[in-house]
Amino acid sequence: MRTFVAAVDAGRFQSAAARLSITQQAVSKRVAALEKDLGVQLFVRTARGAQLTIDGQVFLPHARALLLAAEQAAASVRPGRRALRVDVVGRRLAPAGLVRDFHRAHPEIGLDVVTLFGADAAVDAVRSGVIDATLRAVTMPGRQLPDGVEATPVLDEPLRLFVGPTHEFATARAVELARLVGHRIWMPGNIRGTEWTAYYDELGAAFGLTIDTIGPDFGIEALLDTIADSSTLATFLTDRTPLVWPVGHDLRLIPLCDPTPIYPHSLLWRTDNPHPALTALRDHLTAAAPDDPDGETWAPSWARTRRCGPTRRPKGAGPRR
Amino acid sequence: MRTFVAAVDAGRFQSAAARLSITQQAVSKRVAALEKDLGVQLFVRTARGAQLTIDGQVFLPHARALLLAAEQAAASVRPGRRALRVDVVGRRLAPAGLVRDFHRAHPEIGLDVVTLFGADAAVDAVRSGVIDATLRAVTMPGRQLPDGVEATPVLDEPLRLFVGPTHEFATARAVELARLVGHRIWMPGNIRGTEWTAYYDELGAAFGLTIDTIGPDFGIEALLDTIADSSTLATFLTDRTPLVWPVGHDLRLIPLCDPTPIYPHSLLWRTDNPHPALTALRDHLTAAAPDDPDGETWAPSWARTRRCGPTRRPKGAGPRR
DNA sequence: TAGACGCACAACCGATGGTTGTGGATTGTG
DNA sequence: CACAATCCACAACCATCGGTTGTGCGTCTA
Repeated sequence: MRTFVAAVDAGRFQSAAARLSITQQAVSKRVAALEKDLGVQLFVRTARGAQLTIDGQVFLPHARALLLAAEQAAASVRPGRRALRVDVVGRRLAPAGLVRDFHRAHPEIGLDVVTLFGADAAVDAVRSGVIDATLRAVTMPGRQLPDGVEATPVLDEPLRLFVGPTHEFATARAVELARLVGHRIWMPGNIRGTEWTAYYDELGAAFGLTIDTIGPDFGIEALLDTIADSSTLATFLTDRTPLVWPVGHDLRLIPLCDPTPIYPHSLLWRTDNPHPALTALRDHLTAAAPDDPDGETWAPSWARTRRCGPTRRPKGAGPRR
Repeated sequence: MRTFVAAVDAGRFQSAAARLSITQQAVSKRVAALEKDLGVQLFVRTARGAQLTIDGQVFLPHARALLLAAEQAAASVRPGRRALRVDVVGRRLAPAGLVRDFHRAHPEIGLDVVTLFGADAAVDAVRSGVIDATLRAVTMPGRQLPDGVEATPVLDEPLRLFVGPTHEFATARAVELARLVGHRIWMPGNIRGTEWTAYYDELGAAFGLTIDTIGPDFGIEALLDTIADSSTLATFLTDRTPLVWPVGHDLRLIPLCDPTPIYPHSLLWRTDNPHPALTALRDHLTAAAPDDPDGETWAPSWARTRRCGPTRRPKGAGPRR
């Protein structure tokens, strides 16, 4: 590919060879091999150089794209001045959506998104500098952050009940958390030991709910299918879950209240990290006005935020959607 | 790259090797070589397989993108069921913009854009099936299309005068074509023998204008710079020229009238071409309402369209912008 | 503690991909 | 019109690369 592009740019195999520090014959062989691989002729060879065929013209931008991809791939792991690495708690959850919004707002900033197993690993990776930031539910106080790692609350996300059309709560405007006792809540695809699972374990324990946080994950589509067809199964999702709403399924997102379970996302980063994109990300995330749920809220003990407890509206706030 | 991705997908070098029909040792060597190239460790080797490091996680999507690019590159020239190939008269002219709009409206349709030298070559390429369609100024009647090639007018594009702030016509609301006699018009970057050059040659001859269609092309930016600083030089552009308007330059697009020069773009394709995307492109282009210039218009003799000559408004229509 | 499993290292060897040398085709020039 | 200059393809040759087989070590499990 590199040789092909060099030959196009040079217009002649000879000068391309010089530029690549190989012989003209090697260029000829490489191009011939590429043409044989593809099964089409890329150049017409003339006495004063090589001219692209139509196939060659079509192929050229793809070749350039490939070289660019190779360059970016190598750059993504090059130590020093690499793209910003952000860890999100799950690709299909709100933080992933937030980071994607950031990417859309600043497409020129190189961004790599990873998902580590557990908040501890994520915090450790931030501390060691392997990643630049993480979006996790480790808001203080309650857990000690390592020295040099800072956190700021980004989004207090209210959970909603996700049910099919035949479910008991399908037509409810809002559901009190206590009324979920005895109902089966299904949260597949979680891994033991992450704070995501710990959240639902504590939520279930606090209100006596039956929340299955284990079981194999066959993907969000399978989950949606199962929920849609079941009159007893439900799951927790949020407004910001970045999923493609399936057509044909009559699925509903029912607000929860008294209290509303809150998933408190925070951004964590190393104080001395000089990456310029990190500042941009922090500004972007804090600028986006965080959801401010009405009524009573609940968050796990290890993640209580300032906003916990009753707020302005004293009680029983209805759905806002 | 392929081996790396296979190893990630399999989770173990052994099964990746089986899938690739090579030995486990070969996989080990390949991954080791890749890690050495990149200078980072991609896997942590455990007793029950290979787990991605953080660097590996970051690298993985880039590797997949690279493989996808390679696949698309090969597919772009694979005979039979390849992406739609469209020839446009110039990358920075209106047809390129039209095709780009089509791509934005249908991003799922594979599209390859090429530029051939001259309408004859383009028509020939359409006839032989090497490309699927061309956007050219070869509207009938006046030239005979080969059997099996059909054409439809797509856009009658009115030319405008592009001048800097110190030019004589900089403040004019519209300029009659006859008033350009004696002024120097510069149209660099054209190649002899294309219908693009022929157009300006005939336009110049018909009205006694001085149009330089030769000379080296240093890019549109250089052209803009030169025009901006000159009080005598001007060039022809159109509203739809897909260029990035430079900040800092006070450049103007002045309408032309009595008559307004029209550049008549047509879509040409082979009648028996079954490519489904071709139908979509044709529909998209004919659905976009073509510009309908007011007042008297002019087109070269070899490209007279139905719309030629005086239309509804009898004379001296002003600028529409 | 033995066996299974999984990866790395070493030795080996053929195919790959470079080199030099040469020839044919086209273009510009005295 | 011949001659030199270019430019690319083909042939022969050879080093290196990248695969193979064989083996060893560490870890998990019965």
